[in-house]
Amino acid sequence: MELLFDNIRRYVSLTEEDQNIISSYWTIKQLNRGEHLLSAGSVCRYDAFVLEGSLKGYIIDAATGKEEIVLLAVADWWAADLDSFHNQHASSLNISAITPATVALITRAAFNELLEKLPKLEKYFRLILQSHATALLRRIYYRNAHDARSRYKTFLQQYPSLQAQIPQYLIASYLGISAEMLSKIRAQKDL
Amino acid sequence: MELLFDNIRRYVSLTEEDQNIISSYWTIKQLNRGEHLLSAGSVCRYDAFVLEGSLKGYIIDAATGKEEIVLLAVADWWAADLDSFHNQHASSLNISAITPATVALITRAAFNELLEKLPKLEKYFRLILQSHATALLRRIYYRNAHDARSRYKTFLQQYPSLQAQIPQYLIASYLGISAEMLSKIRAQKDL
DNA sequence: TAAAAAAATTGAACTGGTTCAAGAAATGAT
DNA sequence: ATCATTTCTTGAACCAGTTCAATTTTTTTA
Repeated sequence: MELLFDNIRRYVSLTEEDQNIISSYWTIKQLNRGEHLLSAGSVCRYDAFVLEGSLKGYIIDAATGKEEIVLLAVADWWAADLDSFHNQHASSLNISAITPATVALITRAAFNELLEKLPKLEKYFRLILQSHATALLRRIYYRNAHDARSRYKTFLQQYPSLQAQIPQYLIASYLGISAEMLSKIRAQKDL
Repeated sequence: MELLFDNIRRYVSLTEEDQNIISSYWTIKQLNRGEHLLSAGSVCRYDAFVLEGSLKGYIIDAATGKEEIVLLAVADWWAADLDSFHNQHASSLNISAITPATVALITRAAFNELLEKLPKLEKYFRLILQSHATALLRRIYYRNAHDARSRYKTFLQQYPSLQAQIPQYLIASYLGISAEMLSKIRAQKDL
């Protein structure tokens, strides 16, 4: 849980007392490799903060059956279908563990209660959503304006640690590249 | 300003008094066609809420000089580089008026003051950022998983009103399609 | 309302990236 | 340790969408 406190403290200050309150609203869960946190068709019951390991969020294409990676999450990142979580309707997203993982989970009811008890967390969640939205807009820009090789290079620079934690073919899908193409890009010497 | 109040009231309740406070923090501005609200290289001074007309947010590619549309905004939408606005560093984004437009502007200093005065707005901004992030993630998914024709069809369904307000070649860029391709897609009878 | 500018169309040549297929390498489970 | 599964690689054929170029249509401005 220290990881979560540190994350929050980057945006708002926390007293010892605050930390105890926060702790009480969360559950720690271990996920096996491949285990699902969210399955398409069901409501997203938890907002998850990753403590260890890596998760993927993906959508199965109705026509082709292919999985499209829309999000990747490692330690210190959030993973959830926010829309489904907050509005309690069926999600079209799957979230599962790529490697064995440890996550801190909070339900929507607990989330709302926690925000009432500690209103300063409104600001924290507003600020992380803001940087999240900024990151998503940058992803869109790179997807539209740059070729596959350049997108991969930028990805490596921006998230150097992910390369070791996430299989290549998932990174390819996340970047909107075929697994074969990414392999060929990596084979180029002048990367 | 009624448009902004209505927008806020979709998420939190507002008293007459609240509305007066809010009003005092905003400035109304008219933009001519083509006029810039933000230019790449400068800090984003305002968070803008569009009252009338339409705006585009774009990045000029350093190599090719081509403009890539990353956001479109019409009445009832927000337009800003949030990262630059809140962290006060140079933006790489341009925002300008596609048509003559009316916008409500707030500076960062005023924004922070307003939130201190009316903490309930923390929740409002958290919630709109949340739906914004959801919309951005959906854009990424469609961009990666669907061909140009299908992306355009989905765009028309999701934002039927934009077709009349935004030139086709800007919609094309927004969707990651060349202007020529979109024209050919539209020429297909069975759209 | 005429001239100028902006936006949309169409066709032809081209290309970045996909798909398919088959094998090699790495990793996980028992 | 060994077998099974997952991940990565490589090549060949193909194609969705781009680029370039020229023209028409629509919109804006004076």
